[in-house]
Amino acid sequence: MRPLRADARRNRERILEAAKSVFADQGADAQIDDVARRAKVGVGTVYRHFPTKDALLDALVRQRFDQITQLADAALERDDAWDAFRDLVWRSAELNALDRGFCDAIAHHDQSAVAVECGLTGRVAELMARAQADGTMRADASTEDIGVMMVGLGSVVRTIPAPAAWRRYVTLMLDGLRAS
Amino acid sequence: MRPLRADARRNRERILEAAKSVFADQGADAQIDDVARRAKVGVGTVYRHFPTKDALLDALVRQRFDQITQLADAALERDDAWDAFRDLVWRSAELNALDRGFCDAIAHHDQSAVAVECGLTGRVAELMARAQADGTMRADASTEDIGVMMVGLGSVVRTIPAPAAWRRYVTLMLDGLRAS
DNA sequence: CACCATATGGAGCCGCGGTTCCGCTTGTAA
DNA sequence: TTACAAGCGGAACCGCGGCTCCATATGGTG
Repeated sequence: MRPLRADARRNRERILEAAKSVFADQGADAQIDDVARRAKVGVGTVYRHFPTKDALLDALVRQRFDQITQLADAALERDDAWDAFRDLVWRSAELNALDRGFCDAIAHHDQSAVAVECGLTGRVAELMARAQADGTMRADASTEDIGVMMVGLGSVVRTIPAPAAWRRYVTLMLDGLRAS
Repeated sequence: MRPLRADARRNRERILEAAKSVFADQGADAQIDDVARRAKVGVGTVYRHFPTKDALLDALVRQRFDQITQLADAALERDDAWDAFRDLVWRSAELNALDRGFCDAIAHHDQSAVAVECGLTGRVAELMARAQADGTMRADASTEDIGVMMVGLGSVVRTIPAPAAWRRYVTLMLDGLRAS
């Protein structure tokens, strides 16, 4: 298990980069051959680095979750809990809207395990607890609601192309989560 | 274009019946061979009646929409507009929850054209107008919101098996649609 | 250098599932 | 009862796309 050879390390990066843009554009059913072509690499090389298409997809999903976790960290710095929560949701939704592959992933498989692993769930829980403490979020809301919301969001983004659709979805959901 | 032969008419029914339960159980990616087996019919016969898998799926989707349209008719008889709307949404959601194939259909392709054709959209619009008139539904809500909601619902039902998940989704969405 | 473990490319394999094809059966009308 | 158009069954076809395999190339080490 020694370190990767230099060219291998370089290729791994190129593959991830290529996969990111191919899957973002065309969704999770884009072909590995396209990724390989875009990375200027043979299919075999892709499979050397990621044993399976799913493994590659998972790696990308994990990257996105990490990115959103960083946004959650920033949100935790803010004073107004509801505003922080709301903006976090909007920012994540915007990221989704640019990445069909990620939307496919969250719309088709429950990703809550990944969200927990990378620490996102914990941070969101804290944010929600604060908003509930100052009475701006409905008392019965939980992180599971967020999972449910994201599943739906993925599908809306994928199915109805107009940005107005997912924006409306987020608006309604946030109003549903607000204290009445 | 004379009437179908008696046995053909019978088979057509069996195929629809079989397809309904196979796709409801296994989702839209169930195989035509399974449908044929369940209908006790050869694959060729399925293709004689429905030129394409998609055509078969479409026929089933249309049936479900017609069924929901009937529910909407019943809802229009009721006095309290919000209650009528809310219950209609709950009943449709319950139908979805029993039919993975339908969920796949609404989660993957925008079905608003079908909803309009079969008269569902018109009826829902009337119901919403009434609820808005007596101030129980948010003034900016439209039938497009319902489309967006159903897309998300399909995905939630498919992706998170526990009924609690889609029930929660509907709860949040309805609260989002209520006047604040 | 020389060597070899590591890495690469991409033609080809393989299973899957939608669809077609055609020899046979059956309902029906005369 | 016969004739034939309409209908049927299901083996086989075929394109697609994930994945494998191996002859070849290359980075790093002594």
